Amino acid sequence: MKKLQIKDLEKRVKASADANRIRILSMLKGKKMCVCEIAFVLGITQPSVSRHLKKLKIAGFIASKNERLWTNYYLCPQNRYAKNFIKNLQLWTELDKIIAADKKKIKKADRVKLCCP
Amino acid sequence: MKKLQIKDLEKRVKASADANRIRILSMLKGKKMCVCEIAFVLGITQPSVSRHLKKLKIAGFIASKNERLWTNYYLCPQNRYAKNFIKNLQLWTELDKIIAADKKKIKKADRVKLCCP
DNA sequence: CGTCTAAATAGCCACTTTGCTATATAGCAT
DNA sequence: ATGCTATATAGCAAAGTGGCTATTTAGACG
Repeated sequence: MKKLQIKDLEKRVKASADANRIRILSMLKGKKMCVCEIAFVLGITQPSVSRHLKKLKIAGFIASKNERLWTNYYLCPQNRYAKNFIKNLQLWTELDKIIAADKKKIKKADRVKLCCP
Repeated sequence: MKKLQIKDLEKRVKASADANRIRILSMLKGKKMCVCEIAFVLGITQPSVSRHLKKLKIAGFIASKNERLWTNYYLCPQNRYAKNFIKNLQLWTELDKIIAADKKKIKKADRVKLCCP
């Protein structure tokens, strides 16, 4: 078993220290999503989203599962820091307009329409 | 009153996303400290410590008070994120060797000896 | 097998971060 | 006031980050 080092905690905190990744975690609280849906809501490119997701995955916030054509990402906090962060996220962002707008936009995100327009 | 934006949360998380600043917050859980004592424990220069402290202060984790020659810094969490982070810090770092070593080294840090050797 | 598509990776660039040294500032003390 | 000392700031270099475009990979399916 690997020893917990302060560097690991630092990596986890850093993974959560970005507005786009905070938005991703907030979105995934609602439902699992594929890469192109997340890109659509955030308004950034698919490769950028992939990199954000990779960081969140390595830091133990999320996991993924292939389903048909798509890769679904979902919350899967694997350490105490990630669990705590996700648990409190709503409390910390409850008044935020961008987060609120994201939640609305998610409803318009249809992976089939997004990917095969 | 200023509206809470996701950018504010991002700033707060970023302020806590650095190993040296995590060590500073852990140290300040024990007692208030001046800049030169913190620099001694971390093993970095005084200006670097000053900049770390400024970030923590702006993000609402700490405050400072002048006392004689020295400026004492102490925990003063002014938002929910900072309160939560400080509250859980010990839990997240309880097995860390660097944090443990810092606690020992603090006892050897005497501001008078450090500054007027 | 070969094609098609979502996702991952590579490589580039602009910007930020964090260390440092050198210097400025502010407050105590004589 | 003048000097002294702790802290803050300025400015620099190396490293890291996050956006992009172009390309590769991997899995579904005819």
